[in-house]
Amino acid sequence: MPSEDRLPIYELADDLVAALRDPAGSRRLILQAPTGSGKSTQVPQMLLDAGLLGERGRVVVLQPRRLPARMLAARVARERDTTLGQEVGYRIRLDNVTSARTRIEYVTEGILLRQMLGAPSLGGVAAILFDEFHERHLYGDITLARALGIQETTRPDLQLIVMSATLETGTLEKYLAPCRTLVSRGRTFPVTTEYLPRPAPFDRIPAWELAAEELARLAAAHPAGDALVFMPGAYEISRTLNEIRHHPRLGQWLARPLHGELPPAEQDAAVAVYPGRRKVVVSTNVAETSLTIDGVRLVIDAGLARVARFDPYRGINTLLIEKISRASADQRAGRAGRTAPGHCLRLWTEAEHADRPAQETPEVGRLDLAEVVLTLKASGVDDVYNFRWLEPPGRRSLDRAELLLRDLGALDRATGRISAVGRQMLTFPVHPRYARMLLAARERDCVRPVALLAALTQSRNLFTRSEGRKMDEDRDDLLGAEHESDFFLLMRAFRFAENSRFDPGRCRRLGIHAQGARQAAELFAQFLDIEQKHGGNPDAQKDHGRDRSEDIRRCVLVGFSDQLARRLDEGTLRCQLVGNRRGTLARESAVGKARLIVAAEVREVQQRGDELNTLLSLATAVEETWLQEMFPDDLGATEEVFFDDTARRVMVRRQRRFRDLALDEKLSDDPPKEGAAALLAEEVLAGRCPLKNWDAAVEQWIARLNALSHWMPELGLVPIGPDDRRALIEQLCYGATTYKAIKERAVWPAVRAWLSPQQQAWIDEYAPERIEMHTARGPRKVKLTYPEPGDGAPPVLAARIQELYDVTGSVKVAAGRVPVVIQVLAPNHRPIQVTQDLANFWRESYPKHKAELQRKYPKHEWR
DNA sequence: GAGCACTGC
Repeated sequence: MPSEDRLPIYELADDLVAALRDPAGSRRLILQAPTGSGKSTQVPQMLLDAGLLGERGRVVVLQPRRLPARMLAARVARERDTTLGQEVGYRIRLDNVTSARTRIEYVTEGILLRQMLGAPSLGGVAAILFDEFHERHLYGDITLARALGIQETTRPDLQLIVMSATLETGTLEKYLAPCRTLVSRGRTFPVTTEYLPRPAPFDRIPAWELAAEELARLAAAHPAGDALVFMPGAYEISRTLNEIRHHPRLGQWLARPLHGELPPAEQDAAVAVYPGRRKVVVSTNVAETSLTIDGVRLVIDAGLARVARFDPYRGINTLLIEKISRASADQRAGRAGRTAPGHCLRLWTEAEHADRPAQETPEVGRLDLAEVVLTLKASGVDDVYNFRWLEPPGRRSLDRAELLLRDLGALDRATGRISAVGRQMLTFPVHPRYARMLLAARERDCVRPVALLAALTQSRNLFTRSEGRKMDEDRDDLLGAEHESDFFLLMRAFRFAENSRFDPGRCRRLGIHAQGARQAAELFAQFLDIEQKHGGNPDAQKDHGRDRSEDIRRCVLVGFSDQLARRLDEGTLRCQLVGNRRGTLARESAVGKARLIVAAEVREVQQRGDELNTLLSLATAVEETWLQEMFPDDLGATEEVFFDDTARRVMVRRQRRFRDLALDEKLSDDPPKEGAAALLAEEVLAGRCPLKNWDAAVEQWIARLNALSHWMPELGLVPIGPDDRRALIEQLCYGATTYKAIKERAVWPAVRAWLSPQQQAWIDEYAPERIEMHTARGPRKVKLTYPEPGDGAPPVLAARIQELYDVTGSVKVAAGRVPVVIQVLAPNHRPIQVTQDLANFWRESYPKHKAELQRKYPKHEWR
């Protein structure tokens, strides 16, 4: 049974200290300890108290989230009876509560990575503790990799301890080798797990119905404690709440939603304790790691989550519903055992469970790596492909990141090394796109608005989800009409929030997140501060008599030129983007009428019926003339000649392009003559536009020519091959642009002109169309058929047996060189025999057939 | 039912 006084981690204290103190040791340690072991608060103190930090060294405890960083620091300070910020402190973005005397500091992941950029040998840091490493955040991965490098080069004394709750440690051990692994127990209560007996028919019964039904069943069997239901998103949560609230057997339950978009007051309401009532919280992934809810003893898990991914092939973010991993399901189940033994129902079968992935894909394998790649390049890692990744990202992800950084000018085009611009960009702690925008703003003296714009995109969505027409209208009334950029609407909303001193009530009426606006204000201040420190003057708004809106929008274009889009048609939201992508402009976008826009967000989401839709949001209207001025090298024109199947004519499509995106398109029917002839010839050859006069006789003539060129090479005849045929037809089509114009054109003159009159005469002589034969009824001209394509196969003569009685020798063409193949036909024109040697036929074959033929056709003459 | 999980510098 877990006890309050003695944390399980103490059992490891001696081993831990011994391992780190070992002079022959590697100073690398993996600490596998589940939630509640006390590792986050106790291990740093063990290091300090055992003297492992030296005289004045610090231990940095890396945290994935800000709130726990602060809370843990406060708790440890309390345990050690000191003021926060003295011996124990924390550093998170915009909040540094440490001092020169600080020995234990809780730091969020991004902060340490930034620190490594400025001070690569990490002076003063004796040890780094990577807490919650199993969550595998991007910055955690990179920070560990860099820390290993630092330890191997300038800081062999640096101690690295990787702490992880559920991680399968095999790959990590290999990665850190040589290292030691210590394992500790947790301090949670047992949780029993139950699966569905058979797969849930989610196509017929939605997950929310099933969850409510199962809650009613389990509520009776487990009479104590609160419940937690995991759903993938806000929509599913609201449906589940609806089911629960209307369920006849769940009337006494208090049901509360919990997800990140919720205002803080409602989040508090979900976490709060309601004495005397049973509570069910329906939550997204927030409750899996970020928030803990005390008193939960029952978990119902739909097993789904919306997972963000970046598709490096298309350069599109996706946010699709996926099945969670086994590790994630265990983490969710554990939420039932924090205060007492609990129970977890998984809405899938045990067999299905075995098929799920063991772990979630780490962020490094699914997110946009542009920012991380730039950071690595700044640290001297020129070849990011061969960086010491714990798990290397896909090649395409790195390609895509480098491509974007090159487009932004952050990397040298030729060498791929970081450029001066790239280094300047890194002074701003934002995605490279926004950093680049801020640099562009410096040149245009509009840093202030662009800094605000950048700040507004970093915090959670400033606008709450629309809650009906009324709020939309109020918002429109107050914020005014906007046609140039969605960013401008955000900025106005921010100004409103600021003027109302971030009052949650006033903001909420307009659907504005007061908290989000407050965070944006802090970021805004940070960006302006950085600008000032680097010699800029954010208030240098010299008035050049220019349109401020235009300056700002041009900056947006600099950061997102690869997400330029053109409206496909007026009145539609469908857009064509650079990079051969398509998307739909968000319906609430203010720039609904602009023809050219840049979208700061391109995201693929699931629509009703699981259909996928690429959604363009945070859009800004841009002008084509800007492209000309700002990206002259990326503009071009194309001219495409094509055959219009319905009009049956050759047309020209002339486009002006920005990279591969057509800016406009003009169709005309004045194609260049060569191009038109070639396309018409193509249609003729494919049989879609037959030439009336290119008949069987023409084909036979070509076959004769080709055959004769084989049989009698001394004549010097040039055969008509497939290419020549194409050239001939092209020549026939020359000057025309429509099928109508070529359909009736004369063919013979052009084909015949292939040969000189002398050569034409040879064809008639040596490969004649008809040949004279002495039949029983006298001489007769019989037609020869030359097999196509005329590669030397002999011509065929078909004749009824009675016509052949007097023909004994073989019939020959090509000056007697090529015996004609004779098809001997019965009176019904069915072939009896095919032969080049008629004499042999009369002698060997004919006698065998004669009797039967005579019986069948008694009226014919049979010799 | 319109179309959105969670963090972090």
